[in-house]
Amino acid sequence: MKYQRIKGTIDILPSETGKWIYLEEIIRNVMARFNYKEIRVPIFEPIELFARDASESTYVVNKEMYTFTDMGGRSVALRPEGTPSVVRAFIEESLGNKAPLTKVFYIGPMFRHEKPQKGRQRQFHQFGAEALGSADPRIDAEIIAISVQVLKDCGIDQFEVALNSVATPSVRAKHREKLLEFVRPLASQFPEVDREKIDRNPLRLFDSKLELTRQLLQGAPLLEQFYDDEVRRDFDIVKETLTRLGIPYASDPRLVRGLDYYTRTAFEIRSSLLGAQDSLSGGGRYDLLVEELGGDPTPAVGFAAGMERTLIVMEAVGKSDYSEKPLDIFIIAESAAERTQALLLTKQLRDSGKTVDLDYLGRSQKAQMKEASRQNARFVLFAFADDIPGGRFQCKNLSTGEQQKLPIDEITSLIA
RNA sequence: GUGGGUGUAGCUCAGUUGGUUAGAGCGUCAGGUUGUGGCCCUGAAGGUCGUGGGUUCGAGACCCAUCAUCCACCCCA
Repeated sequence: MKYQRIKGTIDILPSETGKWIYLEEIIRNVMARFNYKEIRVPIFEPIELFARDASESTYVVNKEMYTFTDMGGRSVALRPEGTPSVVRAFIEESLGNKAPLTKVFYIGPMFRHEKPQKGRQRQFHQFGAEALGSADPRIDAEIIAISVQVLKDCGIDQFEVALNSVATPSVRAKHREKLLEFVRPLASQFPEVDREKIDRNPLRLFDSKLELTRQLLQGAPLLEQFYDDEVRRDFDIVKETLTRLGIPYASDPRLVRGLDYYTRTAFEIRSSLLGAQDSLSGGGRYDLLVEELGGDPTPAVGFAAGMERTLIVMEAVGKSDYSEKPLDIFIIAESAAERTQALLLTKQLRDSGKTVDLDYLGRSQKAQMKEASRQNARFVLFAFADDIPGGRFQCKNLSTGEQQKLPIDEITSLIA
């Protein structure tokens, strides 16, 4: 084979686009109900938008981004996530001055150079929502509610909402200090794979899958022990609002975020129906990002969800009852005169809004009938030469087998 | 970056301890006479056995390398 897909990409074939469209319709419907408007931003941006400083996380970001230099010598990256682009647009287009609160959503492809595995590709698709301009913890709950609602509307209820507050940078700094004091003396006891995390990002230790690491962390200082009153109050309001909204959640002190601009609410929705990559969506508050990207300080909260993973779970729970519009009519014709007539009938029916197809392969009548069946056509219309002068054609209902001879306009209304 | 599994027809897979012309089901195509699908029957097309080396009288089977893919680790904005 001469050409093949780049590793980590997939072809979404015609036989599969139906479920994608179904999912997208659900997403748009939910977003409309919550009054979020769609925003469409570029899929490539200046590299600095995604990798701004020399922090450890930025190193990871850099390593896994698809980048290139364009003909103007600019360093460009295929977006690894949606939020920075939305915030960039928010600032660049002064959306904050046009309305006090901006509620937007997006759907589209993202790119990360990672090793593929279940639920992880190099080009993948996310949908997400961002609310910029409100510091009210109740809107954090709304963001979570949206993510949950999409899953519910997809027929998915096998998921868990994990919730945490990552507080503020100053709170995290205090905690980090105490955590290191606790962990450093134990450093040599940690499993090799976790040992390096101690200096790089000690919070990630809590994430470890290794039992030994978990045991060593017994009694380690937790972030919540350092919450100030405001952080605690906001977190309580989020939890209380979720409860009022009937959204079950589980507090998860181990839920962490790598970047500094994240504040307060952090959440993740996971499903056991996925593999090792079990996160369906994640999000939270990022009150410091707008300012970091050069805008006026603006509180903001949002989430992003993986569409491939959502589809994996939908299929696992057997929710694949999305129905594509069936073919209304397949027109059958053999001789040249019949095929010419069929073309005219096709045009008339299509003009009246019907979904119509016919044979272009010179196949036999039998083959055309089979094709009509395969296409799940509702009706078959015979363009028999004998019927052309009379303008009335045999029309057969393929599910009942009933057949009658009708003029074209009656066929149109019959099928309506 | 690390580890394991898998690469045989368009798809899902069989292929005995290495032994002649590589199989099945599904799908595709053509028929089953007199202008009508689904089911059924008959037939056909379709494979450099991922690729390149090696061992052997002989390799789809064994060895090495390489590529692809899946899953996990790492990472996860």
